[in-house]
Amino acid sequence: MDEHDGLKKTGLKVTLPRLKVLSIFENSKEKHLSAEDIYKEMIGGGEEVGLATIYRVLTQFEQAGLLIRHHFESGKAVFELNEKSHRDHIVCLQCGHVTEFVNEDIEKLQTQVANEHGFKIIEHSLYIYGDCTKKPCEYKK
Amino acid sequence: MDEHDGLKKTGLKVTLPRLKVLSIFENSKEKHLSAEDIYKEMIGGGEEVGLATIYRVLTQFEQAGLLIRHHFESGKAVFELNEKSHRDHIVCLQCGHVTEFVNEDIEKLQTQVANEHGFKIIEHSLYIYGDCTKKPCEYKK
DNA sequence: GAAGATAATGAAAATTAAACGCATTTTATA
DNA sequence: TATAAAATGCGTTTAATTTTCATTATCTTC
Repeated sequence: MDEHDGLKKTGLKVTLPRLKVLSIFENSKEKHLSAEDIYKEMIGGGEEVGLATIYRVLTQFEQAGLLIRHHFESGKAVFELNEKSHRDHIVCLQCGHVTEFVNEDIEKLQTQVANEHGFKIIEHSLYIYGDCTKKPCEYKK
Repeated sequence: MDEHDGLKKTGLKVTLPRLKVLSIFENSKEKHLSAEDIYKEMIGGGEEVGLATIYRVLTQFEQAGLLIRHHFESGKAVFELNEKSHRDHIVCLQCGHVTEFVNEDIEKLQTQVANEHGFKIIEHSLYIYGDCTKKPCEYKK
């Protein structure tokens, strides 16, 4: 699936700035890009675009589920392509039911923490054990 | 240990605004407070203080390890008292060494994710498995 | 306990990221 | 291709945070 199809599915009109933003994410070696990063990339590449458009497009893409927005230390928001996967788990202590989830922020922080400690992540495992607050337990037979 | 002693250990001078900021964190029922929150609290309590001072003090406290700064979705930074603990782990796949760490952001996000799924966390376990990037492996005999 | 060096404070101005208003241009659809 | 609806770019605006600078408070030494 190319950028054009991905875009159409969101209901947003297929425009040059939008296609270009997606293409930048898909070809960038940096996973996380700020509005400013994208803007400079486009201006540098000879595109005519306004910074306001970049901000708008990024927000729309976030709402459409194409991108994930992160607020790290830097003070400016960065975005990354939303590639769904499933790796983490919540285990219900009442019935043993396992809910899978992925939180991109947690993923990112793990990578960051590992880097700080001089590690490159090969794999990870996160299990949260809790009581489900619904009564009766949603999964209880 | 009271605020006065905690402050002195940082090497920062013991001043009224600094004492007051610490005291607000320690007496607040909200764990996370923004600069604006603190400022309003102090002004409301009849203190004379400038917002710039609050920002400075919060940043200094963060650097001194007294507070942890978070960037959530809100667009403004919030801070919380840094109460150290150890629960998460990085396992070196080369030598099996386990590094303990805590990342408040990850903790927070876990709580948040659990809430979203209707769970109250009782316990959790996070293991990151990786290769340490130092050569030779720092822990290798 | 007072004097001097140093650091901290408050107020205002400056910076930065992000959002908005509006006239103009593009896209999608008939 | 004409037309409505949506998107764009520019300039302006807002909000959070930082910096500047003159004044004031704190820490140390005598």
